[in-house]
Amino acid sequence: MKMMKDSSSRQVTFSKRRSGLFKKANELATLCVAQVAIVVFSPGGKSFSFGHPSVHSIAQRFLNQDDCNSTNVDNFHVSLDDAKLEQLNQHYVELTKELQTEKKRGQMLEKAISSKRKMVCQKPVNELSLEELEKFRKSLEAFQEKFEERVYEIEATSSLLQLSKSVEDNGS
Amino acid sequence: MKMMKDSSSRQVTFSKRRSGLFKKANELATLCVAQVAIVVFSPGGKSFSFGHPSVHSIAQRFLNQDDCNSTNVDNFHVSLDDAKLEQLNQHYVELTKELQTEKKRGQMLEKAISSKRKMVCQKPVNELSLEELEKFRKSLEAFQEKFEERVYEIEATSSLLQLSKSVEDNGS
DNA sequence: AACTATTTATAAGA
DNA sequence: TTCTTATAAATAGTT
Repeated sequence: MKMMKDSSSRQVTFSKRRSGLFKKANELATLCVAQVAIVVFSPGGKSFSFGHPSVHSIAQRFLNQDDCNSTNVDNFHVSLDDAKLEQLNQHYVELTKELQTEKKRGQMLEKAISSKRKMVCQKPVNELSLEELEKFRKSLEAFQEKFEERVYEIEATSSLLQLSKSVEDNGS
Repeated sequence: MKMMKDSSSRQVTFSKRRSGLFKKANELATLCVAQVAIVVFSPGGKSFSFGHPSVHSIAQRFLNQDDCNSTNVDNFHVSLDDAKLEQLNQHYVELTKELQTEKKRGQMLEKAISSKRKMVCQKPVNELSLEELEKFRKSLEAFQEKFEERVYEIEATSSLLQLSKSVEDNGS
């Protein structure tokens, strides 16, 4: 049996034999209680499929079965979507990593903010309640202490002149 | 055409017709230049497959093709691992959303921090240089103005008593 | 698409 | 299982 030379007759033969094949498959599936799935690609690249009960279910069964039970005529009966799944999995891993990074970043930022909050108020000042103002005043005072200590520290050094001058210029 | 009654003859028929089907498939694939894949499950649960060039490659092609090009005889011609892919895709979408959320959160936090930096110094006070102290002092003063405005605002209201009391208790 | 001469598949029996 | 064979079905070539 040889390949037919390229002509319209090959297309005709393909159609005829394909429908014949599907008919045979249907007979096999009906007569016996077998499950049959067929996928055909025409030379033109069009695909045709037959499935009883469906290509989908049979493929699933084929994929999930143990290999020892099967009798195969072709070279590869490995999982159909290995490559795709591999790709998706990689994508997934990358996404997960990125997400982890972002979450960590978020935590760091939050931590930084909350440490600032000890000293500074979160809201615009004109939205603060009395209670909040009170709290804030205390942290401000604590800070001013530190500030003045620092100023003193610096005054005690050679930079005394410059600092005292700028303080006087902006005297409260 | 009816299903054969359970007997050994059905097993015989199955074997004969199966090999007949595979023969037809092989002819179709050879004569025309088609690609054909068949998977059959016997009533006993054994699987048989035929593939030209291989079930694997044809299944791959079938999975990756656009649906519009195909002519299918069975109910489901959808991709063989649709369920799995659907699941993965959902997971992916969720991950992407979460990632977006985290990124936005990060941006918000960063913004919040940078807006605080206008008013507050980033470093511990005792690490500040003179220049930095000067800058910081200015922003503190600006802030104190706001603060005092706010206090005045509140004093002007019915909360006067409570505020003035707490200020006196902590008076500088 | 339809027809038909020919080839091929297959059910039943051995 | 395999072989045989009568019969049914598929199909290549033609219209």
